[in-house]
Amino acid sequence: MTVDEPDEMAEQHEPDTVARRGRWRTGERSRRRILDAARALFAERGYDRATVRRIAATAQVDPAMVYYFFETKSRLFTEALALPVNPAEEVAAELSGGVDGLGERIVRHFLDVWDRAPTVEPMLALLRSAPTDERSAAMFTGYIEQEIIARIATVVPEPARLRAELVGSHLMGLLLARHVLRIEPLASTSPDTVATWMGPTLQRYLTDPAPAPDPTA
Amino acid sequence: MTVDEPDEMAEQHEPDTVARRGRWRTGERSRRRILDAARALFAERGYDRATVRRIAATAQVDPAMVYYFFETKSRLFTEALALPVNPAEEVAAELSGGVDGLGERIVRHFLDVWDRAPTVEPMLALLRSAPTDERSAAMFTGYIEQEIIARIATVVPEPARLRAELVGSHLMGLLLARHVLRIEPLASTSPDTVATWMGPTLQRYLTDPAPAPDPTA
DNA sequence: GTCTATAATTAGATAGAC
DNA sequence: GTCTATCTAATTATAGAC
Repeated sequence: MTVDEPDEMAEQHEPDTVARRGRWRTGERSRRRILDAARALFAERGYDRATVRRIAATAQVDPAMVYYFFETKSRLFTEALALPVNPAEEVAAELSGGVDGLGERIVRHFLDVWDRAPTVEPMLALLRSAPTDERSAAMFTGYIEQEIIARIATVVPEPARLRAELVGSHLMGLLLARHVLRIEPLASTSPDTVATWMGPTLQRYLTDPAPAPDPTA
Repeated sequence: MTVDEPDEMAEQHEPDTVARRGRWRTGERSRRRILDAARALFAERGYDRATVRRIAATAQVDPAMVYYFFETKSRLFTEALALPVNPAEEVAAELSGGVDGLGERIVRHFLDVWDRAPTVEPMLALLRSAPTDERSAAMFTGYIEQEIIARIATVVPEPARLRAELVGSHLMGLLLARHVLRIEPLASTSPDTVATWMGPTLQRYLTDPAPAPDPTA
């Protein structure tokens, strides 16, 4: 009963009597189980503390299998982090709606994405690993910078990148507070409510005139 | 020349000729060096990746000394995290100035504190360790919640805690972007400029009327 | 107090049988 | 494809000499 129990996310297949062609090549199932386990554990413990051994145990496969399929922990990390949705494309879609109301659309989009576990986990893994792992930091900042910040910066006034990064920093803080530290009541506040609070703020960062240098200083 | 070079943060003392009473008990110096090194390395690499060996090397003492003084890595962590300033008191001081302009005062305060290395390091250590270390998470959220959020919540309108946490989440995001991920240009933008951008946002969270439930939804 | 030596544990990775 | 066995390296931690 090690690997023969039905995989809960497999669609209906023939009973496992004969190994007819068309059934999964046997390795496929283990490979997927490993990826699922890796995603969960990287998200839960960060890159360093998510050990290959534990990932293998969670996936109910032998540790050696992990290396057989992915060669190295680092590559497993990379593959596991292949996001199930492409934030860049989705952000691009939001941007195509114009800058009017863009702030609120962006908050709503991320709140929605984060509420689907399979999409928030890779982000959490990156966020948790970035501070202590060079690869993760590069991966995280590189991705956020190039695919998200840079795109937003193309549709807002100067200082465009600063505006986009103020938005980004607030969103990262929100992710941290809601999904990592789970600070209440913020963590349990409905996406709608959060969006109505934060939307105008982000909008202000995106489109309001740059503030004059502080006259009181 | 292992431990006899002058400690750069010691005040002027007598030349180290005789061991007169009144000089440091010899262990004090090593103990302090270890704590300084621990603070720096926990902040730089997080709890897991800051190894006792490396802390000892940085402190120019033998690894065994660390265990002699602190018994366990965990206790060293706890002691090292004793914050050099008390954020709670300082936030209280800001709050005593009334809610008018409070948003900008708070940003300026934190930007100022974070620019002094000895005060930002423990915060970074907590921030980096929190996601993967139960102790750190409890330490971090517990402190932030009780000492900062709760105090702010006492002087703003309902929903007071939500308002305070929106402010807090943005500040955490700023800390992450500026000091951990070092996203440019935000990381290099002057505190003045950041304060003029963020101040009105935080002020809005603190004192503006609660937004109506989104009518477009 | 400080250090050497080392035990005990754990992690990433590989070789080779089946 | 899958597993057993094992290697190497790093790390926490301890015992005991000086």
